[in-house]
Amino acid sequence: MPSDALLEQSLRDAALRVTRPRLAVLAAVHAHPHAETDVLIEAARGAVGEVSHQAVYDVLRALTNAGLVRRIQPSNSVARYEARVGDNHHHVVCRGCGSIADVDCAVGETPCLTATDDHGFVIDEAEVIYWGRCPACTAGSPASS
Amino acid sequence: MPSDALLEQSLRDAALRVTRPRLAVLAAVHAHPHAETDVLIEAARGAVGEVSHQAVYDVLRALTNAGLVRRIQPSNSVARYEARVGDNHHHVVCRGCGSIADVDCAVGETPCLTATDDHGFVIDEAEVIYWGRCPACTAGSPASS
DNA sequence: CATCCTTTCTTGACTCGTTCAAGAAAATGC
DNA sequence: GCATTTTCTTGAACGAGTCAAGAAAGGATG
Repeated sequence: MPSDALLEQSLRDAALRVTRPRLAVLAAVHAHPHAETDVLIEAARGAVGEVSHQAVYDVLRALTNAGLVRRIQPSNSVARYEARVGDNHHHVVCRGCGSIADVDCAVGETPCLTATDDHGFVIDEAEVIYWGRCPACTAGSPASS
Repeated sequence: MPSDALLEQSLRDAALRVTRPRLAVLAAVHAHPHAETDVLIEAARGAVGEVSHQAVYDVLRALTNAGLVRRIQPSNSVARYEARVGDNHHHVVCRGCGSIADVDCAVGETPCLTATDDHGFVIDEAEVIYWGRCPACTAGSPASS
């Protein structure tokens, strides 16, 4: 996980003002890959004291727009965020407990897949979600994390 | 679009009781591919008179569990449903207006893609969403459907 | 370092898709 | 038909996320 100074620099590079909530949220996303918003809120509060949930939502949107974090939202899940950006990797999602793991892109570019018929759409990304069951859920506990 | 008799038969084949709300919702999903729930509610009401929104939610869940319809939910969108099932095709989603079009699977099987490292997950499906802009939004109108 | 302007954060209310719960109604099996 | 089970109606509720207005903080400038 990057140092505070590096996180601060990445904010400046993205032309975003450096604030304690932003550093805390960005660090939280680095520390908790694929975490839901409320986890990030708690993590940010643990780092800087009180932070409003609204501030975290705003920060996450700003970071997402700036490309510093990526928002993912599998069906039947709330929004999740990750700090691994720029390599267009994909995800495996467990149907049992909702846990997520990273999967490297099969090709390595964006888009890494080509649609057979694009219907005139200008495609800039191919997002792949592999659905299945994680080792724990396969072993028999259907709802643990 | 299948006849009423065929829709009824598909319900029976799935061991689901045949009711007017179910026939109406199933027909609505066939008639409105990728429609949101409220569109399906209106369509169902147009077909059979008053139907509670709760009944539609229940029916959609039952149909989804039975495999008669497929639920899709791209990020930043509410749930959508389609009746084309069993061929594991994929979707192009417009970042501008949210419109969705079908894309045939690149390989034709489920899963049609193989993860490079599955982290021990037992994968049964690979869902692909191509993100881009539809012809209308590319042409300049950024928020029309 | 002081000031000003802009962006960001706090507070609190609110929206809306979806779900929960209990009783009424309808579908199937006998 | 009748009983049993499932499904539908009604109405309330939940919760992730958004909206809005004012207070606070960042950072450019002199």
